[in-house]
Amino acid sequence: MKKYDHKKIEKKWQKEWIDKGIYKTEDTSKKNSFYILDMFPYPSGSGLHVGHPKGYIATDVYSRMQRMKGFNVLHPMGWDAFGLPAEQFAIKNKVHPRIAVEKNVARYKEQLQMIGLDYDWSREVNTTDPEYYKWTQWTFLKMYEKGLAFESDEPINWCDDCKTGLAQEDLEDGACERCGNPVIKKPLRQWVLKITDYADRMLEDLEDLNWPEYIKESQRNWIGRSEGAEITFKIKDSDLSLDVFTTRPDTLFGATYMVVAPEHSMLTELKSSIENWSEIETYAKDSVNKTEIERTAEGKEKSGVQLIGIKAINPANNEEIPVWVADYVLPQYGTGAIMAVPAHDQRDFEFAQKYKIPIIMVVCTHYPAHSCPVLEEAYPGKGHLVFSGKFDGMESDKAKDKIIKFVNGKKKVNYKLRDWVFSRQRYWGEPIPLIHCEKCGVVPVPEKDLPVRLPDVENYEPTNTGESPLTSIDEWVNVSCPSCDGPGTRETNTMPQWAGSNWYYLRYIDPQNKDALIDSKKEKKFMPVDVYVGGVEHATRHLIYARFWHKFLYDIKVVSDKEPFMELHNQGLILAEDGRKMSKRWDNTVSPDDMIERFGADAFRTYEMFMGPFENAISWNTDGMVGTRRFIDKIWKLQDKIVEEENTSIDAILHTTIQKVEGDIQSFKFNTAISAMMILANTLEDAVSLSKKQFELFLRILAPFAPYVTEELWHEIGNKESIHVNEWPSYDTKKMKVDQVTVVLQVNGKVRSSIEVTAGRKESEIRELALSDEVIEKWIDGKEIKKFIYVKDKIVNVVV
RNA sequence: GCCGGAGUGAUGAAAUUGGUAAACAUGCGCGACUCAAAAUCGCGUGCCGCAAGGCUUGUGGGUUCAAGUCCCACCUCCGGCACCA
Repeated sequence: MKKYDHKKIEKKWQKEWIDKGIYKTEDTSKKNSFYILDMFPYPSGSGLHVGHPKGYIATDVYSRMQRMKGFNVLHPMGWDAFGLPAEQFAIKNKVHPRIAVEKNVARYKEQLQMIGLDYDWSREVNTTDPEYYKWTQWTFLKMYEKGLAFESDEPINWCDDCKTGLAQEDLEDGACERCGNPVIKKPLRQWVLKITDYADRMLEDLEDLNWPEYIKESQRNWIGRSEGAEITFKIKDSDLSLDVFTTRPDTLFGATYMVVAPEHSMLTELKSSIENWSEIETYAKDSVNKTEIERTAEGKEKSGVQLIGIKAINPANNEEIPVWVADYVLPQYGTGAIMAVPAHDQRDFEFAQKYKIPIIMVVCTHYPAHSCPVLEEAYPGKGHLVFSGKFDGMESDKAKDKIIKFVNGKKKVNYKLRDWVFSRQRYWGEPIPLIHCEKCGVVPVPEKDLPVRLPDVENYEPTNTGESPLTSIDEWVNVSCPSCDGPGTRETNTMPQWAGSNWYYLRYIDPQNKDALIDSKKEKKFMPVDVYVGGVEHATRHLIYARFWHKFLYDIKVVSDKEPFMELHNQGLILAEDGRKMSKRWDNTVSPDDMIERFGADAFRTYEMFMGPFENAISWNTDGMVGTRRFIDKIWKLQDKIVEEENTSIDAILHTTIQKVEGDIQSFKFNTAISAMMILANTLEDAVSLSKKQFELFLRILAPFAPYVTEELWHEIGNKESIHVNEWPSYDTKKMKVDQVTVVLQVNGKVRSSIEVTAGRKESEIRELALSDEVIEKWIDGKEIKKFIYVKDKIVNVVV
């Protein structure tokens, strides 16, 4: 037996696999295709730590099994290299982002190859490649054509550190998700995508996806659909009126005041009629200048100012009610104004208590109500209407539609989801392919002129002027208008980090296509993605955006499925040994290079899959690598046990393990698949011998996890072709049958003894054996047997 | 507050339809080999107890011959949403 030298073996097979192209995906294969995808990384400067490849190893194991099962497997990899992380790295290290990306990509690729991942590198994509982002720009133009991309001057979230506008999805608790800086509202010209047009479809189609429930639930929360009505209140002595959105039109009779957001246009429109204008103006300005965090701080007491001289008319009962401005009403949701029903909404209740506004209960749990109770808090539930004119006594749910009709309101659905702010005032992103012309307005760059290339610049640092650094490159900015040939200027905002990742999974299928985003025959062959694996942090970011983008491509008939990703798995984080997140900052990162050098890639891969359930966050433990390395060594030594004749005594466990490993891989239970193979290895170690055929069965189910050592052994015992293109073994249920079983004997539910019997014995025989067992005899001695329970080949319970 | 998920040895964890709780692995202890160490191999390792035996899956109750698994109540932790009208 040769010595197991992992370094030598790994080097040899890496080269051989590439030379022979065994992982190449065929465009024209007659086999069924299987598409398994990793969320592609942005190549950071620090390289991979051991946490990064966990998901990649999982898809690798899965894809290798599928290939052996005869599928034409597509398992690609690429780089999401535009965006702030890459740009900030570049600024910090004083290199051009393009150079930094090139360098980092090379490093990442090298590390991934060491691990032995079976990517088809001929399909590699990079979002910063002009041939790639040409089609990102193309899709944007299609959206623009359909009216889904529009220009807006609404105040948006602005990060003063990153010096760019942000989308709702880029925030975390009111702060910039990247740098943690609290965001402020800033009026800014920007490009916005109408993702809200797709809200309902994104909600509905979630049903058909085989995704973890918590991800679907996150998306439902994020989209935040709520059904209600829009109701108009007239302003007394004025032509103006105030529209509000409410989910509780049944409580309309209890609306005792109204509130508008500080940003509401009504304020300036009523300026001359408001007696305390200066006070109102000060309040509104103060709130607008607050950060999102200050404004929504938890437990903050509500504040507001009444618009003196202004009254609104409640359309239900024609009562005059006051109008207030208060920052607890959000400008961007509904109409930016509410009818306040303090008896049935806790926020309104608190506000009304503070400012001594009447609280009228209009929904009661008991009807008829003899008196209106003094409320301690708002009652948000259902009941029967009271103090509601002709609707008295009606069930609140049933009253909703009737009251909407009564006041000429209209049913309306609102979403928490905001339209997608799609422009960034930064350099390192896809240029938005539009031209501004004095005469023609906004003119799309003609398709034949795509891509609009990102120009090289001297200084790519952000400007903080609300414009991108591209603005200062005159020779790039100034162009002639494609429509009138007059003077025009390019749009200088760039696309957000997420733009390129919206559709990269399509490009892998047809990476070299110069004439179309994707060839539709190839699209139909591979899409949708069968299994998608990535981090949970993308639940309401990438996974929302990509579904939206895909649905748009479906609408314009570029793709043929409504959804891009059928099955989704999230890998749990690998934490550092100290329990914290692995980070350069804490100096607690572990490099896969070191682990592979010391223990070998096979032991490394096996350990990452063995650590625990795939979706769990687990601390790294280098000691644990010893265990999987011992396992690999054990496998290596088994080659010495090979003899001519079959050892039928190991057939049962061998075939049971084949079945288990296959099922476990399919359900992403890699840890138990490995433990089953460890049990098999331990058994074979103790067995007297095994045949070459039997050893090959084992090698083939282990091959997806440990591709190097299995390949080496496969050849060592005389095979010529790669094990990785060999057939996945099928298990033989006949051979899985065992003839000796252990039947556990319980008395009153407590285990007292056990007997070894041949499988499939009759209950009467077992009863006789059990009751004559020495230990059992002692426990039932002299007692009456009330019940005798026998579960076949498993357990006996004697109740006395 | 609403919604989703989870609580099992020293540690990561396992437990098809309710049927031997702790498989597998690490760690630890003892032993073999060795001048010694590493590596390797063997034995042991939930808790209490000398033993017989008893106890044990967050807590309390229930159903059942039998509960980590089913039902009810509660506690704790993780995640999502959140002045969203």
